[in-house]
Amino acid sequence: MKIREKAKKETRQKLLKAAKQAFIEKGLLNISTVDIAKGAGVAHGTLFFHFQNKENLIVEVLDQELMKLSAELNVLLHGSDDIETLLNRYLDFLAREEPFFAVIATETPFYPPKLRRTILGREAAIREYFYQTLRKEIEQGRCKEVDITTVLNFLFGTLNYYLSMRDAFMTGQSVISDKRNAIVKTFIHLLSP
Amino acid sequence: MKIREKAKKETRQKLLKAAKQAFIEKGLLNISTVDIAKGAGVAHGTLFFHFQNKENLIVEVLDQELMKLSAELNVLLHGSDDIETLLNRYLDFLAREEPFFAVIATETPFYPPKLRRTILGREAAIREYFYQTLRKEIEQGRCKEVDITTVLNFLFGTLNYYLSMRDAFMTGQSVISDKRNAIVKTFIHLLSP
Amino acid sequence: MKIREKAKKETRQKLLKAAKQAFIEKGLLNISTVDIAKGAGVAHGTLFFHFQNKENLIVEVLDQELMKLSAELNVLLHGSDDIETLLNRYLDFLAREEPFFAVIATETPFYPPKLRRTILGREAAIREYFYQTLRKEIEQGRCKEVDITTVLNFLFGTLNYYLSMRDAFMTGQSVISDKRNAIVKTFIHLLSP
Amino acid sequence: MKIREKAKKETRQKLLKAAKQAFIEKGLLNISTVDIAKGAGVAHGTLFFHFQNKENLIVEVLDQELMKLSAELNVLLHGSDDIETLLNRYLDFLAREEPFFAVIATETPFYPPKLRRTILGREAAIREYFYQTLRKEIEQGRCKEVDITTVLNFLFGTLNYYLSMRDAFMTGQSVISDKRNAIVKTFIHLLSP
DNA sequence: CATGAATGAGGATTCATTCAT
DNA sequence: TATGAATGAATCCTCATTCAT
Repeated sequence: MKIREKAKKETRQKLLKAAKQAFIEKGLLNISTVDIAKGAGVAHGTLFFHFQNKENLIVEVLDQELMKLSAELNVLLHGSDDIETLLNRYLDFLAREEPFFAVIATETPFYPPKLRRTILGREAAIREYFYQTLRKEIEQGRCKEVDITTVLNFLFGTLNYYLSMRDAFMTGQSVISDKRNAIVKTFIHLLSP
Repeated sequence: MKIREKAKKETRQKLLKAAKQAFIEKGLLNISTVDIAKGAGVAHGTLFFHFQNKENLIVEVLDQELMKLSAELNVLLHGSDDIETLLNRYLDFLAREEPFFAVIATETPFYPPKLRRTILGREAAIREYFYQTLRKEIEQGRCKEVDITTVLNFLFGTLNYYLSMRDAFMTGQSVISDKRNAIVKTFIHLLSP
Repeated sequence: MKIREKAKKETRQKLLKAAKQAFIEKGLLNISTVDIAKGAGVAHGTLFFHFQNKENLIVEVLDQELMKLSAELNVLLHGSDDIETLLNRYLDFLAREEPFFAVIATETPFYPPKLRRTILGREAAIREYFYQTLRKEIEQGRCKEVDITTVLNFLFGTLNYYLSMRDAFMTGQSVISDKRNAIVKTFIHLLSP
Repeated sequence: MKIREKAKKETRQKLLKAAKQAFIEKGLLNISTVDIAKGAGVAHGTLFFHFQNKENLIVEVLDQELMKLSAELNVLLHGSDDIETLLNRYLDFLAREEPFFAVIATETPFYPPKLRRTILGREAAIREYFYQTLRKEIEQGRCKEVDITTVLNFLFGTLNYYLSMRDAFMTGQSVISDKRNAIVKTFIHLLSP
């Protein structure tokens, strides 16, 4: 019993892993189910045995990945009291997972609604950290009195922009690493009273 | 001879026009060459006679359109001495051509490199206006001393973000119109010393 | 040992029962083996352990069902001395089991030869009643002197026709009930000297 | 121009012919579009260029064939004043086109509604001949006073039955030929006053 | 005996591109 | 110069059947 269950889970994981790999390399919009199956070393039909259809697989890959990353982020961001620390940590994180988030930033508008909601939901959770931190800084007078929501649109919009224009901007391995200092410095500077 | 050449050009234009229409309606990524040809009232093969392949057609459509809009913008932005006026005029323009720019914002990352360069080039020209204006304002002390390039990445990134998330954000006809006040106010506020 | 044998038989019965249910609902041609196994609460593979292939299952389901119904019919038809009574009873029976016989009427031509023979064999047994009854009526001069076999082809062909065109003909719950009077009256009338 | 158009029509015809051949051999329910294309000697995609989807091809094949046969039948049946002549001619016709009608008789219940309506419509036209002829015979007292509609259900149901049980009944090349005398004789006999 | 994960051939459909006319 | 019929690789998905556990 155990063996069977384990084998099944492994196959599932192989598929998810192959899908994630393909996701990073080509984006989910340009992957075929055949390629994923091939990448996982299983028969084409096996993919559909485990996931019913392509969309379900996509959703699961992203769901799993986003959940994992959210958890990491929660730990990471928790206890960052000033906005600068928070932003620095977030950018570290993004840089580390950049290939993944670059695809997300680029493709989200094309995803099926269900998936888009998931992604936006995760983003919202992260925004919340920034929102609270910014609010506190404003209260404490360490920051201009700004429309926080709009400022966060600026921030996340900008990061999205960098990520999706990755190829154009990038000189090293990671845009976010490259631009990190400029981003943080400018953002903080703009907010300073 | 002349007649033939003229006819050729006309066919070309019909195709470009149909492609632009398709571009606005569904994005170029989601339309088939048959449909474009049909929209132009021309045989399917004719499209490939004029443009060799789908990519070339895309490039040309955007090239033409961007050139036209750049020219308009030049007139519009010229003589906007303060950043607020400049931004307001630019947003007006974007709002007016929003369907077009929304597709650009969404699809650009998927376009072939040649085309992406074109698009970035046009954007660079517009940035130049903002750059100069911002520089002057800084010199005159009406604005914080910021890293202008990065600030403009913030601005253009944000606009891109709003445009590509159009469906999610939009309540009325145009995101840019809806968010316009918030954008301008916050941007100016952040820059103010 | 006994226990195992008994358990085996039970599984078999569960499968047959599920297959019969599926048969009535959608016809055996349009149902998958997975669904049947699921309906039986049994693993997919188990089906193939008991029946080798889909065809064998079909055969057995119908075989069993037809046997059961034949027995009922024998009781029912026995002692119907005149053709009208006989026909009425038979139509009653058909109406009661219409969902089942409608599928049979429709799908029989697609079944494998072995199964078709079974079905025809059962029908032959029923025909025998009609044959004998009709023969007696002819002898007694209550009926035209007809070629009994052909007349019965007419009768059974017609019933088949009504059953297979069920959806088109049906106004109420059962075609046979709806058309019953017309069928009996016309049939008797045609036979009357 | 002419050449192109002609070639197109030829391809279309090749496809229709291949489809009809396949239809007779295996029934439309068991054909794949690949097989039809292969049978027509064209690329698989070509089939969809000409017919959009499988159902459309099916409909067209049957439509064309039924139309042709209806026309023939009209000529044939026209001027058959007595029911015996009419029935004989109809059976001749059925015998000649038996492989085709055998498939129809068998598969009709499984066809998509649009197609089923077409088929029933054609049958209705033929019934009309029988109806009128029978009515006249009844008026002239050469025939029992029967419920014509039901009698025709008997007749067409029976023929359907013979056709769909073809393999079981057939001794020679054609069931209808084999059973023809019995059918006509019995039918006429039953109707005679 | 029973399981159920895995298989892989097969099915319908799409679409950029080619090429004879 | 324009046409549009033809191509065929590619795509997602289904399902009876097998076999290691």
